[in-house]
Amino acid sequence: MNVTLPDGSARTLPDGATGLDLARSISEGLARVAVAVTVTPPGGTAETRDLARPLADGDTVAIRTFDDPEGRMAFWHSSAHLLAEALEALYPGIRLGIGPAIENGFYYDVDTAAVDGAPAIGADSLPAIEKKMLDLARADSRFERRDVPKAEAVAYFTEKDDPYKLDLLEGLQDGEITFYQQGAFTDLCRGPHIPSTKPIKAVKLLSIAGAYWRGDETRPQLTRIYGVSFPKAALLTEHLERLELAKARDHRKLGRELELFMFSDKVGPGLPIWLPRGARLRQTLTEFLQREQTRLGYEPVVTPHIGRLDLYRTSGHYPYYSDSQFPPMFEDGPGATLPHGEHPEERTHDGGEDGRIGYLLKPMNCPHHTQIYAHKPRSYRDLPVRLAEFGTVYRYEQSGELGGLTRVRGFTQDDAHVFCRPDQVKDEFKSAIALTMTVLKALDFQDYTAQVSLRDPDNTDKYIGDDTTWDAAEGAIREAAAEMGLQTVEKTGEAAFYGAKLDFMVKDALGRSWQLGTVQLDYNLPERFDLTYTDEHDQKLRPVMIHRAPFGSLERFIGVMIEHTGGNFPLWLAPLQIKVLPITDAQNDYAHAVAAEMRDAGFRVETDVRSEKVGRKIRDAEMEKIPVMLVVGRNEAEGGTVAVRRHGQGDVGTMTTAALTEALRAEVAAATGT
RNA sequence: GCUGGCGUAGCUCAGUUGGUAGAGCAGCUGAUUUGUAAUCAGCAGGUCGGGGGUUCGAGUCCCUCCGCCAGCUCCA
Repeated sequence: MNVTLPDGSARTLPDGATGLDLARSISEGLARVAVAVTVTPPGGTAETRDLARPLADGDTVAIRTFDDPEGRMAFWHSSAHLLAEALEALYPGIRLGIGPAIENGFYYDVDTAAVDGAPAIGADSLPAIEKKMLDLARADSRFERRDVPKAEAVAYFTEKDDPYKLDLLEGLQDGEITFYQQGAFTDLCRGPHIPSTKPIKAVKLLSIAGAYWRGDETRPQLTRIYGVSFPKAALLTEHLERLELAKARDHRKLGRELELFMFSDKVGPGLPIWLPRGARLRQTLTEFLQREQTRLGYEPVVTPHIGRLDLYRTSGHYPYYSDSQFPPMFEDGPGATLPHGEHPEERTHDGGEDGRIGYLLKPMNCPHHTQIYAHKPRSYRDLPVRLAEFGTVYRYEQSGELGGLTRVRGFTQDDAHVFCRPDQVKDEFKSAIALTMTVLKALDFQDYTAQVSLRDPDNTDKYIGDDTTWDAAEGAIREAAAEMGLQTVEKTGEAAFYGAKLDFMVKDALGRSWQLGTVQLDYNLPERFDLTYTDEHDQKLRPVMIHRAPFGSLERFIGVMIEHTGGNFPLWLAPLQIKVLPITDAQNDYAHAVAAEMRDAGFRVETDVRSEKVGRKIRDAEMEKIPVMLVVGRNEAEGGTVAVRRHGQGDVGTMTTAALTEALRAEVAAATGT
């Protein structure tokens, strides 16, 4: 038979030859490091399989090693099985959930309830499990695949008393069930796996956490053990070093070191406090976006931080999100004394039986903005109306969700709502996409994912509005994204309750994905608030609403941006742009004069007049990551110049302040497109 | 909210099996006046996250609450 390699070359193999045979036919070295093959049958789709499985005539075959993503997945998936084998050996009777490979390693979900003495697996159990895994790996057990009839599979796991595997089997058809066995361990598994346990030379179990069975909060919580493994010890060391390096970029650490923001237990969890330098960073970003928005015809508005409960009942937010809102306030008494999450109807009802009027701390700006739209009659000629506000909102996020600036309880959205005619929707939506892309580009975010967030068709009571409207909105978003040349991924169940979204996702230092910018299409709130405009035939028509926030929230955006830049902000964004460093006290007056001149030229400047040596002043300024340091000694003072040092680059030469101003202005202009 | 871990000075950390809290940096004071990543000396700084308990004695052990971290669930 003949198979084709990825480079297009053909190879002839005996009938029944396996992936491993193919690797051997290329070289013994390749056969040693091969872990799997990706096979594409003629006219079929690619599938990564075990090396031991026979190939067929006409297949296109790629040999996978640990260096390929597919190979790593097989390696880590096999490592998860090894972890399970070790756990069964150490904790007889342990029940197993699922154990997949993930982006950076693998995990296994287990339940120790049925183990004698029901020992809890804690962090200090991990070294012993690692050791057992390595012992078992050295046994060089082969991963054997076998097809199993469903009845036999059910019988096996019934006998083994493993309810989780039985639950998984319920969703599988007879004829598509396979078992993998290595050593004494057998698992229900689709594969693929590496040939044997031997290549697993280095293992590190990283953490332990609870995870609900099948991701469902109402089901039992299992113990999830995360780990990573490698074919060489050196690769593990490198991996752990990379994790350490990522921690150095953590925005929580840099935020403290660079004095950008803080938290106070007295103020409350998830409520960031912006220090002078962080506030300046925010201000710069805000001004940048405001300038862009002015160009695009947005009008600024300002709305209060609270609104009557009735506003949110009309919008639909109130019943949908009462668990994640701070409790309402009442005019005639402290509603906050109600236990959290409890909203007895008579107490939360405006003008209800007891006549009490309640207010909610605003969890979003859209309902307020609808009232601005509705305050006067709108003509078709006036649309689109684009209302923009840096609006601070408050949401009672679950305590376990809070973290740094990426998930907080009080944050500021760079929010705007565009009210437009149906025929304007596509252009407005595309314009909002373009603005978001401009923002990401100016801040040097290259690596983002554009995600089309769709409703979950199996869970329609999470959403308001009818299917036809939703289909139209989802179609419009796909179309607009495609016309903007955006590569998108689609995710169901990620839509807002009132509409589908286009979300821009960016990863943080630890590889976690966060939503930053978002553009949302909403046919529902205009309906709920009965918003209208008058067309040329004097007909009252319904406008369409686009919600959009290019940053998303300033807090999260800055948090992720700190990690991307490692705190080394570009000149235009740096909270402090220039520090003047006199060499001795004799130059202090000259240093102040230089600082004043640069400040007049529009830069953010400080002068370091401590009685320290320049070496020390430079070191401190470098640690503060200040982009420009101006060293002034006797020579500069006499010549009317400054010795310029750039952060991370060192001395870049001496020049006049006029020449420096010109150069720095050009740099800022190039970065911000002004 | 759930599972696991952590909480000692502003920061980074030390503190034997319970015996009554330390260092470096930062801060303050003084000396020093220095040419591209740390000048020297002195001083001050902590109800060891809060509360309760066990004990002659708790930073160390137990309970409880708060906060932080990882993951799960959630995320308008």
